[in-house]
Amino acid sequence: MNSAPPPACLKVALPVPVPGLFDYLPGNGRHADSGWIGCRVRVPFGSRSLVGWVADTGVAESDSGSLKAIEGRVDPVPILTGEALASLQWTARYYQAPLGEVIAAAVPALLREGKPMPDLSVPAWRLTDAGTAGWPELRRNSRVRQLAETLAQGQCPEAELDVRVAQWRPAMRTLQARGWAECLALPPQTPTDRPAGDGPELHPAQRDCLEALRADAGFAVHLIEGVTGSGKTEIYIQAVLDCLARGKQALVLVPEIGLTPQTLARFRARLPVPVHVLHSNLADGDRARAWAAIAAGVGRVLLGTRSAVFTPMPDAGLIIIDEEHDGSYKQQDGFHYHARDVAIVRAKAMAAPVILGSATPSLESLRNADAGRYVLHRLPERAGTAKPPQVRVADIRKLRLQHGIGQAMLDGIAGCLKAGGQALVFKNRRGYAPALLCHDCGFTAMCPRCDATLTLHAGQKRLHCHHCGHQKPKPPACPDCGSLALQPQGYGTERLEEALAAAFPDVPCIRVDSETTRRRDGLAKRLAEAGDGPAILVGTQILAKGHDLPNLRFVGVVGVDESLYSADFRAHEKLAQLLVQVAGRAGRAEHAGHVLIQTHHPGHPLLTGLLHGGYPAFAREALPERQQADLPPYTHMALLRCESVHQEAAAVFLEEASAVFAEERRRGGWPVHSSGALPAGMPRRAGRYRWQLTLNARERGDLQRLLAAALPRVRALKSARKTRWSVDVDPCDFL
DNA sequence: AGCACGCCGACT
DNA sequence: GTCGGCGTGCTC
Repeated sequence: MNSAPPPACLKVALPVPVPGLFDYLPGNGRHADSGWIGCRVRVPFGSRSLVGWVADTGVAESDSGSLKAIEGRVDPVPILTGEALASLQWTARYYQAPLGEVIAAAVPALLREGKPMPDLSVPAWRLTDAGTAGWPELRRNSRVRQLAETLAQGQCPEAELDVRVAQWRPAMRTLQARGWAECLALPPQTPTDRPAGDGPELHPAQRDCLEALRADAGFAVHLIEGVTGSGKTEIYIQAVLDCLARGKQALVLVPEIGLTPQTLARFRARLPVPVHVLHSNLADGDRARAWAAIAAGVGRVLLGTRSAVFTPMPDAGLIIIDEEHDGSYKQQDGFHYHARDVAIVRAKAMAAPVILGSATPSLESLRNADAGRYVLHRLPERAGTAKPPQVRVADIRKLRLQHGIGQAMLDGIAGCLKAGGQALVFKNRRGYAPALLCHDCGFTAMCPRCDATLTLHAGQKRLHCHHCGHQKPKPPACPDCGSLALQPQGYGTERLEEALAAAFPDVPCIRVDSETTRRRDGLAKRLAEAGDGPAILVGTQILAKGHDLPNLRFVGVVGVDESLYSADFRAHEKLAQLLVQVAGRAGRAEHAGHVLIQTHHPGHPLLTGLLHGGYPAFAREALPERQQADLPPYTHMALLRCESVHQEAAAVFLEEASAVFAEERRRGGWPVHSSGALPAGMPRRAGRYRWQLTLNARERGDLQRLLAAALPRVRALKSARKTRWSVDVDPCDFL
């Protein structure tokens, strides 16, 4: 009984898709105390060397054999501590992902690679004793003398020297060479507050909302429902100002395309402290600096997209999620998480309030408001004098269409152009036509690698697959029967552009979709050429946001019918949100906007509901439907997806996984419903066969317990290694 | 995820 | 006779 006690070890999270932590000895006779937690270490892993994060210390697992020692400690002081680390651990547990992968998603690339934390100290210069004694003998009017005089008043940060002494660097070299000046690093600090810009007078609803925010100390979720122009951003800014006044940090999350230079400029102009940003187009160094500044508490305001939600904030006092319904908050690849939901969990841990803002809140958030978990604030239509747009439905049943466009739509566009306005035609499909059909034999051009039709592109010259990128020239004749009667089926933005350009030859017709925006300069040039004069814009989703179009007075929506009868239970919610967002683009103070929705189903409850009661009416209808169908937000879902190039492999794995889930569900007695293994909506994509399994539970806890019990066994399945598979907790898409 | 180990085909 | 194909299994 005299065996040595198991050694204390470091429990390290590594960026590998293996759940759990890895045990290492601290080495060099060092002790594995809590001072290691949150520090990076370099460790030997198999035959390679990885940077990992110490998540815990403790006793080594008995079966882990001989422990290796770390190669080295990267950080002298912890980087991830307290609430930040705890929230990452929660995220890993809730979304069933290894902690190492969660941390890898949360941290800038440079830090992931083991680079040192960016130096946030402020470089400054001062005179040495010799310099203090000697500078008066310098020649008057010289730059060196001018610089020395400045330093004689006291040490000076480089940023200030930039302002006070032109071309100071060469002069400084002279002083430094004489031993008269020296560089020092001032501790990092927030630059002193500069006066904030003035904002507009708040209207009563905005004031009420801010009063409610101020009245709540600690955690609370406020859902602000207000259309474009109702003054949400002004509330955000005031709330951030309040937060700063309380000495706290603020986090503002925006959707991917929401972080425009205009948004940033507006925050910067109104806030008295620097606004740090984190988004995907940032250079690695800038990203690491912004992250480090916020994590150190030097930066006080962070504006960022999805992954910014994980940034450590030692003094957090407020989280804002703009356009909370937006799909880009959900990470779709790697490990799946929802930034809005992570933000709310973090805010709770931080005892900080959350503001969710949207013109079209998600049904999840509206349900939480109904249940009393969130405080709902409705802002009245539009601030200022702007009038709400007039929305109509164009019934195109039995009507002859001209290239997919009805007469009412053409009249609407014509009227708008005649009055000197710009018209937007929205169609949710890129390309010329979504399919190519042989009129003689019924052949339809299919992607060889996907269960999908090929889309006709480039003025009918090429066929593209929107799911795998496959491309080929359009065949001259039908490959099956040799007929020349190949016809484009349906309409995409390209074909609408062609039709509208022909119908309105005197005004510019500009197409805006992911194709034309890729060649950015060309589009910007064409938009600039059109200016505010009469023009037609044709485009996809992208037109729902971004691009400020002050003279837009008419919005036409073509092709909503597919979404009205889609298999995805969220299709109606997405369509309603989209329609309200596009409609919100039409009209300004001087001109009420017109919105026309072209459909074969003018009596569909979604359309009539939206028309008469707007988004709130839609939501009132949609929520009970979800409840009756046992769908989110009244139940909680998880999705197990898998794909394989071998038809059998995917099916076999999912059948086996399904059996494991069934067994664990029975064993635990958890009320969770399983769909069983099913082919995905698109059974083959990019040459891979795809299967999926849905789990559905009334209580999150039951679903979580089942996942925790079953997934280790699913991972251990032999068939699991023959497929690519992933778990998506709270999935948003079922493609 | 990487990376090594291992056991079968076409090349100097 | 070897280079290399990717199936299988492991990483504290």
